[in-house]
Amino acid sequence: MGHHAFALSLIHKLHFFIGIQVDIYTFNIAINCYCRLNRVDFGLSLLGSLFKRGFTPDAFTFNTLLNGLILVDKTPAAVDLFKKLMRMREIEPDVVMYGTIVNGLCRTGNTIRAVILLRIMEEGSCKPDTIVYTTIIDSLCKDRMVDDAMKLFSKMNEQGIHRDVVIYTSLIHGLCNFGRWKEATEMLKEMLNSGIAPNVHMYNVLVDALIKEGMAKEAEEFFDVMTQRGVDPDVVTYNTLMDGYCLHGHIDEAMRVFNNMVDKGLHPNVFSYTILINGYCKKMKIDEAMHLLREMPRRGLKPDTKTFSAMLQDLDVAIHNVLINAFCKDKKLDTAKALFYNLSSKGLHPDVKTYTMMIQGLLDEAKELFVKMEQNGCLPNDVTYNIVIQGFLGQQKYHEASILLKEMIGMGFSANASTSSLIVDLITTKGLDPTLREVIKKFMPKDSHGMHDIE
DNA sequence: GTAGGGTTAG
Repeated sequence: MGHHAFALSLIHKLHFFIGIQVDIYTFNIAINCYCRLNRVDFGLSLLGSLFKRGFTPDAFTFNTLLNGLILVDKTPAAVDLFKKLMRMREIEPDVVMYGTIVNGLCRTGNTIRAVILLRIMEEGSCKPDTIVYTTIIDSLCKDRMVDDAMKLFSKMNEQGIHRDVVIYTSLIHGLCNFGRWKEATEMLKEMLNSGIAPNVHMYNVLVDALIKEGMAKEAEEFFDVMTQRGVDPDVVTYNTLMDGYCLHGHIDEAMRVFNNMVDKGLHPNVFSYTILINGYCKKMKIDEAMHLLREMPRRGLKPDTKTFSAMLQDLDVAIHNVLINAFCKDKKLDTAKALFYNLSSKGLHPDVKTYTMMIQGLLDEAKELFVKMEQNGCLPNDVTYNIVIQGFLGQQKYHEASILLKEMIGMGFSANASTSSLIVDLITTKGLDPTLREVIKKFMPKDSHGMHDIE
C-alpha cells in the first residue's frame, strides 16, 4: 500500500471504527505530514479526496500546499496557485499566505519580487508582520544587500512591528558575514536591552562569526556562557566550532570538539562527519578521512553526495597546493601560475594556502625585480617602497620590512597612509610581537610619546 | 487540535 492510500485508509478507520470526527483539520494535518516529507504530490491527491468527501479546503489547506510546493523547489507552481486563489476570491489571502509566497520568492533568488510583494502588502489591508520582514531581511543579507536590510529593519521599528530573536539573528548574521562587527555588537546590545534572550540559533551564529574570525578562545567561551544561561549547545554549535578549527587547519582541535560532543551524549550527524573528513582531506590525510567515512554507517549515518564531492575537491586542491608550493620554491612561477589558473578552470576554489603561496612567490619575484631596477640605474620611488613594504608586512616578514623602511627613510621618503594603517593594524591585532617591535622603532619618530608605551 | 521566518559541510 502506498503512503497516500495508507493515509486515506487511516482517516477512514478513524472515522468509522474509532469514531473520531474526520474533518478539514484531519485532512490539513495529513497534508502537512506529506508536505514535510517533501511529498506535496500526495498532499495534492488528498486535496482531491477531501473535495470528493464534501469538505471545503480552507486557508490552512492552501498555505500548507503552497509551502509544500516551495519545499520541493516548485515555487513557480506555488506562485501560479497563489494567483489563481487571488482571482477566484474564494479564499482571502492572509498574512501567512503572503509570507509563504515571499519565502518562495526569496528562496529562488527573487528577493526583489518579494520586496515588491511587501510593498503591495504595506499598501493593502493585509499588513506584513515580523515573519514577512524577517524573510526579506534575511534574503537581502544573503544577497549582499545588508544596507537595504538595515533600512527595512528601522522602517519596521517606525511602524511599531515587534522584533524577536529570529530577526536579530538574521541581521547579526548578515552583519558578521561582511565583517561589520561594530554594528553587529550594537544590534546584540540593542536586543539584550529590549529584554530578548539569545537562543541556541543566535549563539550558533555568534560562535560561527568568532571562530571564523580566528577568535577560537572567545568562541569556546560561549559554550560556558550558553550553559550558564540555560541554553544548551547543540550539534550545530559543535559542528560550527569544528568547522572553524578545520578552516584554520587545526584538525586536532576539531577532533577534540567532536569527542567532547560525543561525551556529552549528543549524536554527530552527516554535517559533523563531512566537516572532519574535509579537514583531513585538506591536509591529505586520507587514512584518517577514510576511517571516519567507514565509521558513519555504524552511527546510522549515510554519507551523501556532498560528503564525497567535498572530499574529491579538497584532495584536488591539496594536490595543486603541493605542486604550486614546489614550483614556487624552484622559482618556476609560470608553472605555478598555470596550476593556479587550472584550479578555477576545473571549478575548484583555491584556499588560503594557495593564495598565500602565490602571493609569496610573486613577492619573491617582485623582490628580485626591486633589486634589478636599482642595478639598472632606475631608483625606486616612495610608491615602490611603500608597495614592497606592505607586501612584506602582509607576509609577516617584519625583518625585511624594517630594513626597507630604514632604507626608504634614509632616502628621504616616508611611509604613506596605507603602510601606516597596516602597521597600526598589526600593532592592534598582533600586540607587540618582538620582530614587529623592530618595524615600529623604524617607523615611529624618535621623540614620539607612543614610544614610552612600547619600550 | 492544522499553515509562513533565523544556525553548521560545499
